[in-house]
Amino acid sequence: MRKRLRTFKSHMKVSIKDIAQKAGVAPSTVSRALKSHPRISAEMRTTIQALAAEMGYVPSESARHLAGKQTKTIGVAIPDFTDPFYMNILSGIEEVAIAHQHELFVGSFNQDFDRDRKLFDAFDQKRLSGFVIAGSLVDEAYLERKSADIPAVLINHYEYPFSVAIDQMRGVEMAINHLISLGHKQIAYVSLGTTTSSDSLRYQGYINALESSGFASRPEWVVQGDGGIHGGIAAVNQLMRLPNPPTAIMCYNDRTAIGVINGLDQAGYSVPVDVSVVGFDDLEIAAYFLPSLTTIQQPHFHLGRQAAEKLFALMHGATVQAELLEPKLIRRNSTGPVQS
Amino acid sequence: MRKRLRTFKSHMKVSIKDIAQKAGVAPSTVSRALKSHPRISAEMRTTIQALAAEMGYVPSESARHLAGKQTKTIGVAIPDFTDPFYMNILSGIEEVAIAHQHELFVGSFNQDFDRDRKLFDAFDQKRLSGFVIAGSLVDEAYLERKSADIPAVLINHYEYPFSVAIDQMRGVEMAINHLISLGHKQIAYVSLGTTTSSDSLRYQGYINALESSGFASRPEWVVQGDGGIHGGIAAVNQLMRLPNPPTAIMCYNDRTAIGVINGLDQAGYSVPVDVSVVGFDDLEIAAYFLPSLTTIQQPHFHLGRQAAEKLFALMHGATVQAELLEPKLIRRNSTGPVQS
DNA sequence: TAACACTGCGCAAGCGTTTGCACATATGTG
DNA sequence: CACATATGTGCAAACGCTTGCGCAGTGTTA
Repeated sequence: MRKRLRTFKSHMKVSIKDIAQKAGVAPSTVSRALKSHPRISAEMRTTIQALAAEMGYVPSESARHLAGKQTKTIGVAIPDFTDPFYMNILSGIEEVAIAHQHELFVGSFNQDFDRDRKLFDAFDQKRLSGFVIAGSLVDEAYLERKSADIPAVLINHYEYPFSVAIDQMRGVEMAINHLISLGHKQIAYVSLGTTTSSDSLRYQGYINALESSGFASRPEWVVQGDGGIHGGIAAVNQLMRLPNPPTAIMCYNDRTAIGVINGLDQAGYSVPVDVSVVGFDDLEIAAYFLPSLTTIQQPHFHLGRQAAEKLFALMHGATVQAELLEPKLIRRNSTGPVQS
Repeated sequence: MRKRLRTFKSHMKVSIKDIAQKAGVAPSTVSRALKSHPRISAEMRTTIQALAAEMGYVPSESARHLAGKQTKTIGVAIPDFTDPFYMNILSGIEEVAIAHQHELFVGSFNQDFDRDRKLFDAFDQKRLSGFVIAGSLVDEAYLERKSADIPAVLINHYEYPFSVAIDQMRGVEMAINHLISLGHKQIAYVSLGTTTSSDSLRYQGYINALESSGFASRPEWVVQGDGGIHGGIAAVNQLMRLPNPPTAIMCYNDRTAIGVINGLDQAGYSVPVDVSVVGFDDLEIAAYFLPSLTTIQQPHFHLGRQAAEKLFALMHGATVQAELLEPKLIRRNSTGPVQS
């Protein structure tokens, strides 16, 4: 299983000139022959193309770009490579990028300011043809980017033009109403923990729905998670220690919901008979967790695709507008009628 | 929430020459001032840098690269953006890439030959400084790439030099032995479905462990999955319809295992009392699924990090060798003693 | 005070392409 | 047969940057 060790001395790439020389023609002819320019004779074309293949010619994108061509790659920034939600988005973006013959340059952001800035600098320096930025935490680094003239679309962000997002507030309202219709009155919310527009929108939805049904939220019923499983576990421990614990828990997202259910399980509560829990996102696992998760569906692939489509429209000079997608309540087995 | 519509006409970028002209100096001076060349006076440096900032100068990577610099970005190919396993790897890779001041160019492959080829072409044309390829299905497109002189390291692939992988065969052996020690004799295997080295290695481990304990596998006990949840469900349905169904099921990976457990659940079997199931990967969800998954741990972050570290070592001219990491059995609640 | 080493900057070539233009030859028109 | 039009190819500039070298001017050393 041990292999020979090569050393990689990048021995001179073959360029268009090399081909030209070997073929006894001008570089410009080679350039045109390779892209099947109409004013090149058929035989010249085939000769050159064969020669190029034989010599292992690989065009230099840098040179091509310098000479005036587009980069044909779009930059994507997502908060976390580890979050399935963003991965689905990424996948959707890639799909349409490929359809448009573009490639992806990807980076994660929202780590710290310097890192984020570097990412956007890289975007700029590479002269990418467009960006899509996912995640609601669009910070200074983004705003400070130099390339304000490059098309960009944001996902799930509302305060800038050209975003595609789902109506998160509405989503949570739907979830809470569902809970209320099941008889729940003591409903908790476990948040993302960091203040982003996503989080405040969802929180707002929670408050709205409660109030418009004449119920109230108590301050001790809204606790912080971290967007992940651990946060959910920690949050639910806090919640269930309360003198008047909730009978239902709305979670910032599916991952927290899974954490919450785990916490509940460890504490001896059963879902949904003792307490109902609802998530947000509708990750793949939501349908297959046991119990399966009631959740708000974000059409993630669709989000990614839409964002990318919009981006290409922008790049082609079209004018597009922000789009708000309708969320959808998916009822499954993590919610049930309140026990009396 | 509706925003003004800008149109993006990329109005002339400012170049080093523009700065030079405005400052009344030569372009070369600007170039050096910007990178704080020692032979530039302090005042010139600050003047130029201020001017550049003011004019919104963004260096062109293409030009810089053409003029002889490195690309400072590495290419990563993963089979599927949607598979959590690869996401963790990606995250690990990004971590060390950032530490080395590099960025990531990412694409997914193993879709179809043409697409894969395009991805590798893009890698080549961008003159990336190195690649890391994850996934055991390294196809023709990779082998045909022109850039055989560019450092590359593979993850979980064994037939090429410079790979970092875990000993998958050994991993499955550990899992099977664990099952045997619990008294199981009728152990099934649900595979990936497509023939990759990962799949055959794991299958081999299954066979080996069984044989060396004096048990046998029956052909009808090895069925195909698809590496995902659906495949697991389908597979287990097949399995449990057998006249002599298995009492334990080894799965290609955690996602299949989750599918298998769902299928079992739907069919009225309980895990682990009726049948034990073990996964492979140790995804985050494995610890929090209910029941939590017994599985073989692949140190994913570590895999990604190691691969990237190796790559940078190669890029710096070091000679490295393939590395085989030791897997680890994580016992949790999806396995239990066989019922008599 | 002559020989020398710095210091600070400009010149110009070069990186690998693309592309407008010019030029020669071949083909068509009246 | 003289002209206009195609056709096939080459020339050279340009894209934005880096860098080796040259050349003044200003110390420093013996």
